[in-house]
Amino acid sequence: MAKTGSRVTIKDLASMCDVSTATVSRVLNHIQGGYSGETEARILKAAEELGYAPNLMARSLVTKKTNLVAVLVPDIHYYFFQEFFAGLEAYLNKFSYRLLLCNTQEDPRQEEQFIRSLCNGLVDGIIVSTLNSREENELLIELNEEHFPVITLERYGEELRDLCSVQVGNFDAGRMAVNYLYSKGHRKIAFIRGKRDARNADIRYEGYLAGLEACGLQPDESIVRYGDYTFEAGRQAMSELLENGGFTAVIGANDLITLGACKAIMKTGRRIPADISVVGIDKTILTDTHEPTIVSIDFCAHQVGITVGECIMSMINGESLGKRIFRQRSVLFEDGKSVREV
Amino acid sequence: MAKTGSRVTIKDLASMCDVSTATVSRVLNHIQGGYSGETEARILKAAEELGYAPNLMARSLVTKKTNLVAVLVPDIHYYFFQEFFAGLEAYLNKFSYRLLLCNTQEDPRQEEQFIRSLCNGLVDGIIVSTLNSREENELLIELNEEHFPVITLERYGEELRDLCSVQVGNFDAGRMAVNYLYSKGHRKIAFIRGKRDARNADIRYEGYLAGLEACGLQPDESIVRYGDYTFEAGRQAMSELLENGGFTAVIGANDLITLGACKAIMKTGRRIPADISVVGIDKTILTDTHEPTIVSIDFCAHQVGITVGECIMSMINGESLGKRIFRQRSVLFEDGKSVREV
DNA sequence: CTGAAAGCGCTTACAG
DNA sequence: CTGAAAGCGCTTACAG
Repeated sequence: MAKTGSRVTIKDLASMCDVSTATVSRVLNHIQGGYSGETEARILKAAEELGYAPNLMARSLVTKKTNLVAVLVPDIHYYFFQEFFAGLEAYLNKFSYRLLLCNTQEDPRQEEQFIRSLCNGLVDGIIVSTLNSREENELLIELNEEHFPVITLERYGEELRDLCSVQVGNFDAGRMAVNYLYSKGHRKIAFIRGKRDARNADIRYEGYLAGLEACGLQPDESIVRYGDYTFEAGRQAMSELLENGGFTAVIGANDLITLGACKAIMKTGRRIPADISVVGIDKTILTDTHEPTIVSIDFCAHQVGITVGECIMSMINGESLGKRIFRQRSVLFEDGKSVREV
Repeated sequence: MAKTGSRVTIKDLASMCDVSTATVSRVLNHIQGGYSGETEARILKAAEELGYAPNLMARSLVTKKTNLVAVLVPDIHYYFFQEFFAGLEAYLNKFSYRLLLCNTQEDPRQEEQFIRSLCNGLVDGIIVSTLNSREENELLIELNEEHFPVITLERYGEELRDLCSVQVGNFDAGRMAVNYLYSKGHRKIAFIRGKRDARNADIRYEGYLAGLEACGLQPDESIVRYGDYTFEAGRQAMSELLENGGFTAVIGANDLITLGACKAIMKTGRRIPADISVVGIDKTILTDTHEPTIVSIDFCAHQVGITVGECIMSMINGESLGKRIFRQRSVLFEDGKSVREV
């Protein structure tokens, strides 16, 4: 029965097998041509019996690799980050990499503290996602210049131009939502925007405006509100919109907002979609489980996680792929099925 | 401007300041009485200027502490684990501990692999939560015997009796749900159970049975179904229950099941709670945002995270607190407000 | 195919 | 108050 614990070291194995620690190391690391078959078998057997497992810290100290990657997110409660994390983790585990998950709580200072405490030999790379608020990027730029593997997710600062960035289809989502509703006959489409400070919220709104223009519709500020990416703000915004009316459909900048909007709509006795049509952005399980089901646009967070995984592994393996932007396409979902090209 | 990167070492600082590395180390670690004020100032200034940051791997190698804790969960999609994780992380961060999050995907073999790869000097402690399916505990027991800090969450194997365990109020939840519905006048209360292999699902059901008995109600197997902890299974189970009727209220073993049940109910045109009352267990944002709002019983996951954090830190600091079971109380929530004693 | 030796970047008795 | 030295558990040229 193999034991765990780090008691038994390479030295024990060496003296037990009457070889040097160098030979043990070679065998354990499968350095080809580094030992005879007989020695190998003997050492492997001893390792098995003693339940030897290498001390990862000691190894890291010389190899300069820890097989650890940190990922900084503003808040794991966002469904997007859960999906993203799952995709990323599955990918990295294939290469024996483990993930450190850090909650920045949308606070630039916490973010900086995390980064400083992690990038001193603890992790091989770092993935820094949006803060959904004012972001400070100097530290990231510095790290990148020092060729420390860093990838940004959903960060849009112009000063980040030399970093490897992964983004979702915010603009497309706004545009697609309008197109979809237009195709259903709607001509007055309200919009509840996301967080005021979040750049990705602005881009979704820009996509909405572009969608209106493409459909030949006039933008109308009286049917646009802010929603803070929360359920409560979405509900509040919708209540205000309903007071004045003047629209037949509404788009929420994320699913929480959208759900809040639905609640406000249904509270007044109106029906979805008979009285008001609703489309969400950043699809979560929430709109699927809702009664009635709500149409929402998927950012494909799981795939984004895989893409980010590929990028960080490439950088860790020494391939410089700076200056590149990877943007995932958005997909509209209706009743659990993806809808092509709207 | 402080640099990051691990280029500059304690050696650089030492030669720059004309002192030994030992002195630098003492200053940086604030070993009291280990240096003069003048030396301290000089070294601190140099460290600041060069942007020195200690190599954590090297430090760990000698201190035998990595300031890392791993937490293994079956699936981060469960809202409970998000809340739990947030509470745990916030607590551990206070002590400069970071968290490694590992998804076992409910697979005992993945779990074992994770544990083996983490407990060889990489992490100072490990938190292993339920698999929601058949669990293998030998490895955990071994670790515990070797005095490696390990805490189980929601694991119920009798063989775990010597480990420190944290549990939620599964039994209470089932009982409270019945009591609440009974107090609202219901006498025929259906129940949709959780995963077949999950022990915590069985306990919730046992609580339900105990609740019935305490209220003087007869258990009736014809209004009990399994729901697998998923939305779809909950919907399916509810559809079946509705065909035969014979109840005026239903309890879902978790919120996803409960939401599925609501969907099935509303699909048939019945109203909640006018026609059928619904209570969920393991409260999530889902029942809050639902229209109508659903009553659900909160396991206080955030507090569980803090409790687990306290336990693991104690163990890491050498306090043995094996054999102890910490059980968090459940709280019933109605319209966003907690309800005392039902 | 194998070993002696140096070294990764720290900390920690020990001696002064 | 300070330094020389050993050591944490590994890996990696280098030499044979």
